Amino acid sequence: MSREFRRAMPLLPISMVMQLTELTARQIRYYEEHKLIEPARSEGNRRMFSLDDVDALLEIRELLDQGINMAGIKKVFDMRKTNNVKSSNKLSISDAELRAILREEMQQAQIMQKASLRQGDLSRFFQVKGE
DNA sequence: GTTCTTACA
DNA sequence: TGTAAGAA
Repeated sequence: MSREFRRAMPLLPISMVMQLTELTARQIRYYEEHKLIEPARSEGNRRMFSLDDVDALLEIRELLDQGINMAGIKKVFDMRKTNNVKSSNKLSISDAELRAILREEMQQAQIMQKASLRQGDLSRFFQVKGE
């Protein structure tokens, strides 16, 4: 059961979840309001997300990309709770898939950070107009 | 500097 | 949904 334990462990700040899911902070908070996710809170009331939360968020984004609205997404999630795990196996992504996605997106996040750093360095060679 | 809440466009 | 303001 340690696998599920780690999955439910609140570890990530919203900035990480934003990069992992490509959702805005606004959207993430909005989905929380609608009970699609329930991230834990820490220290100064900051949201701490678990891998389960990221998993759910990724599925939400998937449904969103398919043009499904909040009502539809809620239905799908409620079905997932009501409908037990037995009847629909392909509905939720597997551990392996989740890890694969996470590994891929975390690498991209790292690349983006490095890119940002490089851009920061390069910016010394440019003159930005206005400011 | 990051994140939170609330409120308005 | 995006963005702004003010607090933590």
